[in-house]
Amino acid sequence: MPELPEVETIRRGLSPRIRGTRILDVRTREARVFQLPTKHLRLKLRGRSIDEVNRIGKYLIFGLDHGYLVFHLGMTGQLTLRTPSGKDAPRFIRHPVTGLQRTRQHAPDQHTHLILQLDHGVELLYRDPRKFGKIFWLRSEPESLSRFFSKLGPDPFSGAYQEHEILKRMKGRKVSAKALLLDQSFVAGLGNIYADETLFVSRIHPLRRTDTLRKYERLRIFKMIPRVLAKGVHFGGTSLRDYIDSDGERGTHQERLFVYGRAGQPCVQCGYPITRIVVAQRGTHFCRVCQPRSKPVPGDLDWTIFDENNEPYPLP
DNA sequence: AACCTTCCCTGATGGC
DNA sequence: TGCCATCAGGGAAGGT
Repeated sequence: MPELPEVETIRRGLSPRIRGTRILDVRTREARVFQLPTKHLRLKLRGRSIDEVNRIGKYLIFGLDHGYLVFHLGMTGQLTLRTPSGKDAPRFIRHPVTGLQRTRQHAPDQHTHLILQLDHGVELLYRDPRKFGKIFWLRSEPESLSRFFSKLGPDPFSGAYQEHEILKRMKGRKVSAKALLLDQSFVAGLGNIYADETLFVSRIHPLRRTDTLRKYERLRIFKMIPRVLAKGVHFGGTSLRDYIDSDGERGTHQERLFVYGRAGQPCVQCGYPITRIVVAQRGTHFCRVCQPRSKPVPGDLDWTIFDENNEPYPLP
């Protein structure tokens, strides 16, 4: 599922290849995917130039010469580039062992809901089998963007991500730490995978109530969120099932996960088997030893989040 | 206001 | 082999 690191990887792949191009033609498929009538969208987009490709949380934002085109990829949304003269992969295949989906561009299929034909001969394809994703169009006025994102918390890589602000946002919350991290109005960009990873490196049990967290624990969450996400970006995102980048390539972060999807496997830190429970209707993975429920683990913990040279992964 | 539950949707998987 | 139930989950909407 595309969370912040996956969307950022897509953004980085798209930006140099579509910035400055013009949209020649627009084709749409399933109307439910769009937040406005497809006929209107086609009229809004045709002839527009793509000036910039930005991201806030899990949202991808194309800044056009008139208006904004905004994508939320939901769970299975994919944005890929295709050169019509190039060679397409025969179909979407998930390799039974490696999980490899494809390594080449693909032709549009029944799940491809938007095709933008760009003026340099490249097509941008939006594909979403489960249709949990959404595509929005916003007017050019700056306040249309701020209104659209008004309920969203700060992006961990933006200037709005400040210690004082984040710690304040935790005050008075009675939800579990896991539910807090999944709440996009608290911080934008974490999903189920990176929430579990953040709690692991912060040494906090997912069921701990936010209002029982010590100051040093809240501070650890604040510091670990950007690091966990930076690690995901560094490895091109996590490809467990459907996620692919703009070139159709899988990320490699799934090979480096500490807890997510590792139920029964040994903890990378202590060797005790990872536990899976359900919290806030989400599969939740943690280590009973490293993330104890009743006894907070004190200290400023920096372990396990460094690369092979013992350096933190660079922030975008 | 804060929190919780339900729903949307398709493909993969496992039991029989 | 086919059929059916179950599971995965981001976020909106509705309920408490």
